[in-house]
Amino acid sequence: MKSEKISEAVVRRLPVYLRYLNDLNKREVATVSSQELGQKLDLNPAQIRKDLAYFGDFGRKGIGYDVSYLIEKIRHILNLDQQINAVLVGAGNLGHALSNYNLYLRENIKIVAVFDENPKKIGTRISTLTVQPMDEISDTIKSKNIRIGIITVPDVEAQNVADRLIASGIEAILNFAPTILKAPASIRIHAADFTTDLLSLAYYLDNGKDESADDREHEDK
Amino acid sequence: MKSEKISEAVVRRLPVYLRYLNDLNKREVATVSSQELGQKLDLNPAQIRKDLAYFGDFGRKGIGYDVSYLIEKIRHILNLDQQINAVLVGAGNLGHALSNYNLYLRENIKIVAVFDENPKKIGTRISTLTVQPMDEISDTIKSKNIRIGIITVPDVEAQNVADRLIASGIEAILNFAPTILKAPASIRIHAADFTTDLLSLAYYLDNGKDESADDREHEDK
DNA sequence: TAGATTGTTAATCGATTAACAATC
DNA sequence: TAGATTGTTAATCGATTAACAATC
Repeated sequence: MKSEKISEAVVRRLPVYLRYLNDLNKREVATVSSQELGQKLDLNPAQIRKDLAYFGDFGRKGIGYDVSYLIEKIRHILNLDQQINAVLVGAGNLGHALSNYNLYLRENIKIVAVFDENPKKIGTRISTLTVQPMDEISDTIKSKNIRIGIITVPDVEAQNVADRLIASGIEAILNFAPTILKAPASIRIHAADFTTDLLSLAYYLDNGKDESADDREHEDK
Repeated sequence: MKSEKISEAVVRRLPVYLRYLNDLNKREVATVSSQELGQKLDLNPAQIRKDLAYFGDFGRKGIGYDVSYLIEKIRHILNLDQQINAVLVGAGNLGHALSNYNLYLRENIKIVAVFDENPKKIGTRISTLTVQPMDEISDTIKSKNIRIGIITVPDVEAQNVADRLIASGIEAILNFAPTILKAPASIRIHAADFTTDLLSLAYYLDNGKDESADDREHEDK
């Protein structure tokens, strides 16, 4: 274990490890090697070992990693050994989809409030929650100890919503709107806009040309 | 313009440029510099110039980039100067959200079919489309010239769906399920799973410690 | 002409991968 | 002991940024 700065790339892989480890755990697999992890997750085993070694000596030479011990450790690193409360702003289709995902999420992040500025939506239900008006946002964030904000409002409102979340003391934001949010450096913002993903995917479409020459080698399944 | 290999990082920024350029265009701004783009998009101006220079000499020294010309060029690079058809598999909440997003998307990617394996969902409507049974997937992909697959089915079914999409000749996949899909190297796959984003966000939450010492400098709005 | 800004080369920075001693 | 696999250092690879000549 060293105390270098941990890069974002490393942090983003931790949930991926966690997910597969949970899988193994369910199947009652006791230990796993970086080699096997690498194969399943399409990652270099050395990278996995290095990633984990930033946080501690979790493995055993000649053996590998104990699955449930590693789960415990990664959950701790990600702050998931406590319940983390989140708020959803924007009760549109995407908001609905996300709050229902709540149920699937075995990890400790929980959406505990939903807001929308549309008077027609206020008071309606989204899974187990009631949509609240925007002017209650600050009080609710404080009283319910909400630390993460999820923004699913339209484009133009996203910055405004972010400002209000930040003013109310939120620490991190997951932003589904296709906007680059401006915020203090102390606020962590992740862009989750899938239109960017989708458009960049189009770049890789094979455009006419010589189809026959383009059969590349296949990875094994 | 050179013909080096274009990295994925570069390609992923193109839609971001495009989005802001469309904005400028709507506001009838005629030219923009890499400096201004950089400021708005939180990117280094040199990086933006370099990204664009991979594809051609789009700017004018001393002037900057012509907004509508650059839009045209980026749309061409991303294959968006033609309609690209996509299929959605999984008519759950997230599927609903995505197909409605269709309407918002000004760009040329269009969801033209929706599939689900649940008999109760087959025949129901999702925006303007009727949910079709899975066994029609191959025929529809071929007859409607569908090139991108969007997977919004549960975790365990994702690989199976991907295999069917690939067997039917799809070229690229946007995968919302939290699974690492295995596929031939010729198929482009982008992971769009937001649980990964959300969990990695939790890492950055400030855990107790000394709150008062943690007020860092603010970027300007 | 003077000021602005590109396209591009070179320098820097950071992330990934290979290799291997340590050790279970 | 022999085989397996970690943690870590060193080598490699790739991406970002700085700097600046070219030129509008």
